[in-house]
Amino acid sequence: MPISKKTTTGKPAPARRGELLATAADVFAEQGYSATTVRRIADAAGILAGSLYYHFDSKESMLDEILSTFLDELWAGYDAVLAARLAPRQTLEALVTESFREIDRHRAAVAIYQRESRHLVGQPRFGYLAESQRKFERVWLGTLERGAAEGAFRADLDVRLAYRFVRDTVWVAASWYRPGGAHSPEEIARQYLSMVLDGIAVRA
Amino acid sequence: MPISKKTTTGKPAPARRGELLATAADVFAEQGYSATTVRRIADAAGILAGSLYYHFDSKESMLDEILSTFLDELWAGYDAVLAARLAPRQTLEALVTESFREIDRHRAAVAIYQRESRHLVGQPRFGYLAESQRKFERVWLGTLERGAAEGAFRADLDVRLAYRFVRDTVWVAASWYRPGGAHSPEEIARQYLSMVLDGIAVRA
Amino acid sequence: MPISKKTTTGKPAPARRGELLATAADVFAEQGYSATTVRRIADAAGILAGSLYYHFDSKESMLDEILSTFLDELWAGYDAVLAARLAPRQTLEALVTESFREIDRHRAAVAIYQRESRHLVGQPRFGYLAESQRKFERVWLGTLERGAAEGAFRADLDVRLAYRFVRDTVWVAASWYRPGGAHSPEEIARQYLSMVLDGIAVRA
Amino acid sequence: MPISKKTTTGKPAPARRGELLATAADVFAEQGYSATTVRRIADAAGILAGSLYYHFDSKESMLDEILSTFLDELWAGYDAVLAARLAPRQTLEALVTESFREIDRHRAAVAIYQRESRHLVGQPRFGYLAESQRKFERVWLGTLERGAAEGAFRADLDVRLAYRFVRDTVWVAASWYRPGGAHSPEEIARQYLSMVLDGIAVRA
DNA sequence: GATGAATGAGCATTCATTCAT
DNA sequence: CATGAATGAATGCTCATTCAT
Repeated sequence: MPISKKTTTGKPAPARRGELLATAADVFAEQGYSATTVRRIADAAGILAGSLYYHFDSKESMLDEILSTFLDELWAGYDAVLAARLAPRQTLEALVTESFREIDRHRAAVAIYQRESRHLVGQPRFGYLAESQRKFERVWLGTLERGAAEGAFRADLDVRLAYRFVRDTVWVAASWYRPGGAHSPEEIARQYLSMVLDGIAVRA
Repeated sequence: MPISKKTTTGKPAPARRGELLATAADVFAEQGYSATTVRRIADAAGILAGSLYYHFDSKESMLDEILSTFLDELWAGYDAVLAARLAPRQTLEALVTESFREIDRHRAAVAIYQRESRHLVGQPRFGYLAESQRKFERVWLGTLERGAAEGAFRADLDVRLAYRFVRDTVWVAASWYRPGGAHSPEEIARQYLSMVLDGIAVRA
Repeated sequence: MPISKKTTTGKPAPARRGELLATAADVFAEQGYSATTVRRIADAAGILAGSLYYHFDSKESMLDEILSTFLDELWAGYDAVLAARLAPRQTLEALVTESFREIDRHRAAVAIYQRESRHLVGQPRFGYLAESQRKFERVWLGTLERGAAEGAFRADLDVRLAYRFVRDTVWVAASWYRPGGAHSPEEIARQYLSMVLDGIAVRA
Repeated sequence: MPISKKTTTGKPAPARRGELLATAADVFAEQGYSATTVRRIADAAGILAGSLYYHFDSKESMLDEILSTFLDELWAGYDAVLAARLAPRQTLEALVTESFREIDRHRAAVAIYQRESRHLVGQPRFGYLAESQRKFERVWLGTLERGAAEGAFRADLDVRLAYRFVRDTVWVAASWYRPGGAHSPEEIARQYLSMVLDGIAVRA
């Protein structure tokens, strides 16, 4: 069951739609949503601005579809991880790895999410963002708390601070990550997990 | 030597200017630069939109002054840290602590910097952002490299990845940090350093 | 009796007023009235824009005073010529010479008049422009008609066309004339009169 | 070879563009460029102000296109005259006649040119105005000098003064000329030439 | 599916003007 | 006399959106 209501509108051709959304996502990610003009998206797609309105209701609906599609896939991945009911440390490792895979697949959407979600959550249309954030916090914070209680994670840390630390640490990577670069998502995940779990200092 | 050209104007530095900049910074941080209208800033300042132009040349020049003022102060702090010529680990600790202090003092500016610097660096007017970024990388990456060479930091990590990890981890905190909250900047720095240096996992 | 109502307002210092008007006239002449900002005039005068309003009611009142002062002096000169009741050809010569003297003394005002009078005549405040134009036409056209009737000027010409020809020919000189140049106003008048009266062609 | 860079755009040259330019030219000529608001042009064209920007980049680009189109046609006419390699007097007659024809066809553009060119020449965008002025002077002054040398024109006149006299005399006519009036351009040219060449005085 | 032309609301900015100091 | 700070109306321009073709 997808976290967002909107999947596809009644319109015909679904292939072109996806291409246009990918183009829009790239431009949104590069320039920011409100600094992006509909005309720039159209330019990048090789059509005129007005023509976009055959495919989409509005600029906002493109943003909506980009974000909801991403979140649907993200949660499909997370839910699969959670369904495995692993131990806290293994859950954390799996969540981090899954997150870097999502960054790999939805880099633009992740970047947009990072930049815009704060002031979108307020709008009714983007209510699913708030819902997703709550669920997100429940999953990650819960995993950390369970791990601290079971002795897998340090108990001397402020767990909310640790939550923010892990969360930001992972997702901010979308701002510099370029698919097809030197590191695979799994490789990056391994290194990040190593740092997050064991630190960068040499043990005394 | 300040990283930005404009440090002090010839004018007797009216207090009003500073107030207006603080107001503008808050609004920019909350809504994003391009989604912020000059009217909103004026509203928040209790004057009319046109009146802002008595004090500033343009919306962009407000952004410019906010960012350059922040960077000047940031580098004053960093330079003081570097002048002490501490060992790598102590340098890292001092830089992280100084960074959280800057977030405490310039929360809005830091948030704006995070959000907007990517697409600002290209513009000639904001050339000092690129300069600052280069200097920033030199300082942090250099500290990590020196630490790895001297045995303070793990040598098995990709140092560039570790650099990004530490860098983002610290600055992204500006997005949730609220001055006057439960934790002082120094307390947050201590916890972050503990996680970054030693990890969140319990040692086997 | 001056052609315009306004001579001086009740305000005190008359010397500074004159300087400011001269400055304003220069700027108006160079940039055009509506393209001239009050601030530019103030800059040129070495004061702040708001300070001009101690001396003048408005930008328009400066224009008004510049034009009316000029027209008052012009008509003083013309009236003296007409009072001599010379023959048509001598009247024409005297009017042309007097006109070049006015251009010499009021270059800026003449240039402004040329550029702006067309769309000012409509406004009630500048009603004296229309009055002056009527009087002007009466004087010049009358002189030409009298001259044609008395055999001093060619009778085969359209006298209205000839009027426009002489009028424009003389006044447009204000657009290139620079006081203190190679030619005195009297010298220019002599050459212009020679061309207007005898033409530039060598007689067959 | 046209004096201005932009002669025809790659576009299929929509007729609408020409209509809008004609409207804009009329308004510019009537009110002056800087006193003309874009809204007024739009009103005169029966559309909204913003809609003009579908056709033109800016108010300035309309002015640019009006002036460059006019100058291109003017020089086409002048070049045809010069190609005939007539004697100086016949060249002068042909140039004057051609000028009045241009005034007839481009009345608004000529009026705008007269009013605005002085402070436009400085701007790089309108560099072609300076170029045109130089070429203009070369043609007219050269014709007068050749005529004076060959005995067609009086040699006792200051030739630069005569040049300005003829030049201004002709073009200023655009300020009162109304197409479709009592006189055809050729008729006006004939009378003007009669005055310029032979003067208005009856020969002794 | 796409274009060309337009709309209408809103935006950054300008500018003449005011006024307490 | 002049300044510094503000007003408020207007200006050139942008942009998401619409729609007949």
